Amino acid sequence: MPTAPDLTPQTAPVTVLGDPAFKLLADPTRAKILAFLLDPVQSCCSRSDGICGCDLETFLGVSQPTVSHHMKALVEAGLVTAEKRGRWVYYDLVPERFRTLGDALLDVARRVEDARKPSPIQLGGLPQSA
Amino acid sequence: MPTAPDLTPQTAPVTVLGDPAFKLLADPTRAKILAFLLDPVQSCCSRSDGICGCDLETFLGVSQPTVSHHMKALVEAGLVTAEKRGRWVYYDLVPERFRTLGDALLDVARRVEDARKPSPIQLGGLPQSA
DNA sequence: TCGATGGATAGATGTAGGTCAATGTGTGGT
DNA sequence: ACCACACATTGACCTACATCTATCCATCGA
Repeated sequence: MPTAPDLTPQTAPVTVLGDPAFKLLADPTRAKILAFLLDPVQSCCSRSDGICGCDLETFLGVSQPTVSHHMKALVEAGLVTAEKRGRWVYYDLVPERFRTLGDALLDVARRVEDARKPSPIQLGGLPQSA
Repeated sequence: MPTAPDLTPQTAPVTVLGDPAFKLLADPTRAKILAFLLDPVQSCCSRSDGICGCDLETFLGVSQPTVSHHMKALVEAGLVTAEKRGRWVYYDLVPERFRTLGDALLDVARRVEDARKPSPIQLGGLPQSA
């Protein structure tokens, strides 16, 4: 096993690669949660002023601690906000967070494509293969 | 524990939520791999015609089986291509895949924002809360 | 104040996954 | 034919995590 040399100081958007939030997006239960927050099934909504935890329990068909566990993770990752009003905790998506993550992925795509069609006027370094 | 009712038939872009590829983006080692493929450190590149597995081993400082393990996962997820030439396997990013995932996240962001500033002329359903 | 309801926490359990050493497979040079 | 190198596979080990039951905490209504 070799020893790692210096890390590459990547520019900002690539820094988001490795963000723990991505892991949350891969779980099927949490994916359902996010989809539900985005477009709630009315038959699962017990209240008119937002989506609360018990709605998710109904919708997902999982135990209440499981819902609580996932929501805590989503809130800590900044993907969702939680607001306690009375006995209920209301959840909402954080669009800015999704935008940040999405922009980073698009930036990766753009950079790869740009590197593959270098401008006719060679300015910078070697175009991937010398 | 309640029983789950019908699933919400989400439109296409939201379907990507839960994609296993997201999980891969969260791992720090794989994040380094992707960053390296995007912008290789020259001192870690043994060959001039692409990035091979041994370059990654050098760059990451992890064992060869670990590199192989991660690359297999990335290829199976469609994030990276692998092409064997001679003794070496050359890896490349798949920008279309990153674009698809990124677009989906931006779509989530857009939908949330659209739902929060409903047009003055109410056309569709109730704007989140009735 | 008491009970009911929504939610959080703790602990247990099973599975998934990241890493390694050891070994197998294929390719190319001598 | 042989050896060296690049990579894949196997199996072991340990950690992370998704889920559950049981229990505790907080809020509200009677």
